Amino acid sequence: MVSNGERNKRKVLPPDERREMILDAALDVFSKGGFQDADVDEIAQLAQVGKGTVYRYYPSKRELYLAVVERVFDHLEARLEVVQGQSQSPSQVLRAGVAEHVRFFTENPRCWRVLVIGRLENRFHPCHDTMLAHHTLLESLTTLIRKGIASGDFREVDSEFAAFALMAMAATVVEKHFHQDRDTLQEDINSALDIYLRGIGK
Amino acid sequence: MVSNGERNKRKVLPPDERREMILDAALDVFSKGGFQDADVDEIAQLAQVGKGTVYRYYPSKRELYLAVVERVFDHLEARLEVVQGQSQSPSQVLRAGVAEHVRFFTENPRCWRVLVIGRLENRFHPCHDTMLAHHTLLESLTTLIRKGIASGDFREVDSEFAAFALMAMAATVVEKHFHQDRDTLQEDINSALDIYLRGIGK
Amino acid sequence: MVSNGERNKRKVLPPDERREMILDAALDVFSKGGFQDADVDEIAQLAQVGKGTVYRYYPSKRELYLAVVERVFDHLEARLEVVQGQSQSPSQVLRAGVAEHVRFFTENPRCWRVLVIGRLENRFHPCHDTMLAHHTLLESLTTLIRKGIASGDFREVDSEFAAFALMAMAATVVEKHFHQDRDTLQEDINSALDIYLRGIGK
Amino acid sequence: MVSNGERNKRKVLPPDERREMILDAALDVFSKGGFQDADVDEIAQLAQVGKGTVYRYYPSKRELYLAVVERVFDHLEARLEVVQGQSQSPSQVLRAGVAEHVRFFTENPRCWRVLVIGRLENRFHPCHDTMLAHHTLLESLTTLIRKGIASGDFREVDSEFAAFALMAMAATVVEKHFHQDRDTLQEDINSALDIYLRGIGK
DNA sequence: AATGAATGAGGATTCATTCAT
DNA sequence: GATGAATGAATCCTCATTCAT
Repeated sequence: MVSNGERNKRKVLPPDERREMILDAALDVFSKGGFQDADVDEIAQLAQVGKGTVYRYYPSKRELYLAVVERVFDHLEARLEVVQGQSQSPSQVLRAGVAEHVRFFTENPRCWRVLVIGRLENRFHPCHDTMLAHHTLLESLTTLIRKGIASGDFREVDSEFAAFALMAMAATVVEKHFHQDRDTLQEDINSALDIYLRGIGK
Repeated sequence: MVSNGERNKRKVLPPDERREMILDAALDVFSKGGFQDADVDEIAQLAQVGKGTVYRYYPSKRELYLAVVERVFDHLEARLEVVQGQSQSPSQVLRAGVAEHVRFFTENPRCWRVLVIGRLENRFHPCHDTMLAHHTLLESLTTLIRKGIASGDFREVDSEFAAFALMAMAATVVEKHFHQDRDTLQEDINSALDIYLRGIGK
Repeated sequence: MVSNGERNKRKVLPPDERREMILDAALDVFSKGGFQDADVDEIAQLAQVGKGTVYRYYPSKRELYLAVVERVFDHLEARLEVVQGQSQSPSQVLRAGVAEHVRFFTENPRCWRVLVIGRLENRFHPCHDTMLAHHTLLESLTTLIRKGIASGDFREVDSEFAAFALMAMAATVVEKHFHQDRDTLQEDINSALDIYLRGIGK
Repeated sequence: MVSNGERNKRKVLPPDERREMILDAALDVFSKGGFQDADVDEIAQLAQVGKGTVYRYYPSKRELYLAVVERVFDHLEARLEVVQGQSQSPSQVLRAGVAEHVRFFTENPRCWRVLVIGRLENRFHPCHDTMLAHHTLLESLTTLIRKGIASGDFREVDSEFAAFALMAMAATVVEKHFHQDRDTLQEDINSALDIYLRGIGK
């Protein structure tokens, strides 16, 4: 006989599941109005957890916030790793990576908002994990573009800047997707990549 | 010899100058952490003005905020109007416009931050003046690109998307400028435009 | 040629008239929500006078308030003096006095409110002029009733208490007048006096 | 031996007791100077409770205020119900009721003040519970007087007005009690009822 | 371990009073 | 004398954090 009745006040959940619920609720709330606007009470309620419990899992609102951001990066990286596995031409890798990147964020708007707001709210110190994750992403892009230049696929652009620019193109597609009614996602991904690859191509 | 000692409690300034000081202080404070984070007290102190004075000029923190954003757009538009005056090829206009846009924001980092944070904090209603200004900017870009297509300067890209993408490229340059130590502004502007124009060019 | 144009910003008024306007405006505002609720700004505007001017005539909001109350008592006393002049039987004097009292306050609701609120807000110290005025009123009533007892018109009631009770009856009529729609003032005055005079009569 | 030292920061009280302490403190503070004058901080301190706690129990200063007023009426009604139970002549019921009414308020000066100030501050909307309670009181008085007229105990007075007048007499006694040094309460109650009953009697 | 009531520092806003013009 | 802009103390309310159960 399982104690799993609907009426149980105190659900018995494994800590990991509980932690997950908290993180998820936090993502929801932080993504609405950023760090300041978020109310720990609201997070606790959404997570169906006492407020004190939130503080048992994370020592402060700030730590919880950083954990949320970190998890978003983890998810993103997991999605991007799949792409990197396949060995293809630099252009193809770029195409696949951007498409995946854009799809991840358009499918998970809360993840997008939480990252973008976070960056602008200056919430994380530049040396924080979350910022490092961002840097890592940029660096692998830079490397990829360098490879493309070396292989003769791309012309001699400033690889570091080109990496930045690619992120910006991707971001554009995502933002555009959120700010309009029609669904032009696939076309926009193509438009973005066409402009960009033509722009850095030979 | 006027009794203009530094220690005067009650300064005597023309209202416009005072309003300017408040707006300036507000830009400073809002640009640090967005709307929520900003402390009216801090704004008042920075403006060397009593807290009540802030409220004499603006009925609420929110109104003050919107006034700040509006002023930023006004300044930006003033800078861009100069460019629009000159009749040139679409490419040249784009080049000049982007360069001016980027320079304005890199020279006025607080203006940049206040706009970007504001958009993400969802602080302004889409039908608000500030949002309209943004739309106007996008629309004139779209128009310009359409002209370029018509004149055969650009290929048949999705003009609306291309406008978005250009804003993103410009944003990239600005953000990159703020996030690094070396000054590569001019190179980056060129890189961005090279990639972009080549990308949409024939 | 008189400088009495409608367009004159700075009206040239004799100080007494100005003082009168301020007192009148103050009566208006204080009678709405008592002392605390009143806004000096509102008084100044109503009096068509700068805020600083209010402070030239009265050193503080509190003093202004007391002046208002004092003036109300002065008006009331002026009205009651007329009655006292006529020599008649104690009953007749009481009748006439109560009627006049009630009429004064029903005709001047703001005067009523300002006094009643004031008393309850504990705004004046018991030894203040305004309180003394109240006492004086009570005392002359007490004396009058004593005379009535001496002359055999009234029975041997506690004259001091009877004075209190008469004030209460009068107050009742006034309050009832303000709290209902129909105009039953004259009937109520009669009802009150009938009950009261029968109550203290032989 | 429990660690129940006086200096404990976080007291452990049953919520009802705490709510009671807050209401009591609020009665204290509101009765001093009415709604506007009252300082939530002061209420919290008096209740030996954090400011936030006050807001946990009552969502705003205003709600707290209304709760206080409501409780006063509840207490009063409880006291008056005892009287109504006994079946007696209208005069006797009136006597007993007034005496109880007066005693309740003279024993609880804060209750008196809070009601009276409240009414004058126009704090409650006429359709609010608190006002309804007042009306109910008046109506039962009116009914009682009508009965007395029907039974031939009283003469044909305006029953509605007579109810008003009785309230006023009672109020007089209470006010007089608070404004003098000697304790003449019982005599005054008698005086009031003598005058009144004789006034409306046959 | 989980809870949520209690806390109080913090922040937006008001308004009596002052003072330079 | 008259003015009203400037001031900042005062006050309501919020919410991150703690802690007794």
